[in-house]
Amino acid sequence: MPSAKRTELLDAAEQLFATHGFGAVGIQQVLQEAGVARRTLYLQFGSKQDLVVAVLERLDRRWRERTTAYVNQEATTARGRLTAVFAALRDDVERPDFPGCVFARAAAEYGPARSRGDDLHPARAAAVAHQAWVRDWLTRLADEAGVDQPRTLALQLGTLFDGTMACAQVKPCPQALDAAIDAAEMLIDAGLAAAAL
Amino acid sequence: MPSAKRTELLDAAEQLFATHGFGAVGIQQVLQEAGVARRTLYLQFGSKQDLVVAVLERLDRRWRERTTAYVNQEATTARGRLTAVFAALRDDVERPDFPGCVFARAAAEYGPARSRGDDLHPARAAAVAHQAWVRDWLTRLADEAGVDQPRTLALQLGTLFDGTMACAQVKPCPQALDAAIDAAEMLIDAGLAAAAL
DNA sequence: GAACAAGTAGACCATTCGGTATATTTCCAC
DNA sequence: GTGGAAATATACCGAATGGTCTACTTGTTC
Repeated sequence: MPSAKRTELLDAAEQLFATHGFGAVGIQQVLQEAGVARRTLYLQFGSKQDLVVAVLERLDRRWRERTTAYVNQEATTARGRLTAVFAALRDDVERPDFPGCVFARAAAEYGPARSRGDDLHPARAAAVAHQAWVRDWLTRLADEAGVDQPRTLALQLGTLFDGTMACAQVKPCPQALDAAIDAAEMLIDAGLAAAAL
Repeated sequence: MPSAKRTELLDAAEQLFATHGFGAVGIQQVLQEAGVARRTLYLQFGSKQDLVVAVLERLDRRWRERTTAYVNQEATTARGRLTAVFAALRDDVERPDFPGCVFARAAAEYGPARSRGDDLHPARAAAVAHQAWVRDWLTRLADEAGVDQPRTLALQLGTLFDGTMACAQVKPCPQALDAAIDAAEMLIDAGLAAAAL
């Protein structure tokens, strides 16, 4: 069971990072927002870097739980579940303070994607893990729906998914959101049609 | 004609920003990399912020020139030009040091997408302008190709475009790139088929 | 009530940041 | 040659950074 102070630190950091980015937020801001002493932060997390990673990992865990629960509750058929993923995306993106994909933003701030050594930044590693999980989940759903080439469809839907968030983060655009969801439907249908041949 | 030193500063800043992000790069690094005196930078650009914006604007201008030239040379038909846009994307993304979409990264680092007042950060404004231009260009190409609902197709292709870069920035994935380009082809064909009815 | 872990405030550290000021040097046009 | 613009090096500024340390106050549990 995590300490109450630890939770408050994570809450404050998550909100601040989502609003202003990671590098732009100082430790002091997090402390003030959380109402927690400096020492406590450095006892709970060894460094700012560890705090960032902890925020990303909690975000990842919560996103998985929330989204899978939503999708499983919203739809009963495998095909409906694929659609529901994008309904969940719509809910996120349409929120007035939608921060974009925090994992993409972390990857944008922390180090190059291809490093010389294999020592990629831990924050980037969290982003990679998140992305991989989403891809795998979509692959599973596509497979259950019985489409032709589930992996390919999953990658296409994942790209639409990421693109929608990237687009909304630059400038929210309802038409683009609708169009992307329509595109997802078309791709799913095409995959089902190909399997029916 | 821009001063030689100004160009060297833009070159160095562009490379450093692409590799490490904007906030993570200090003025001093830019100066050292460019081999230019501190004073000169602040005479050419009033502040770091202005330097960032100048880098983004030059990047935007060059991208337009390079990509339109590539597309116009590569294809003769309107339909072929739409496809060629994604061939250009492939060339970019497959480059070993592909930094992701620098405009998306700028938007990620600078300020929330929805501000209370209408005073959005100038770096974000550059990103918005770039995104809008790409959308409009795709709309024009889709219109010339004679598809049904050119704007909708343009938004869909734009989302695939952004998603591909976002995906590659987190972790390069050749299969995802191929799948996204296939998806683009399918969407274009569907738009043409709908128009033929 | 004493031990003990957890949290507090706040001083302190070296470093770096973006930005300014000064004084000097380079170089080309006239 | 000489004037003047452009670029140079470098010292300096205040502020903020991430992180450490000490000393004090809780609250809980034997």
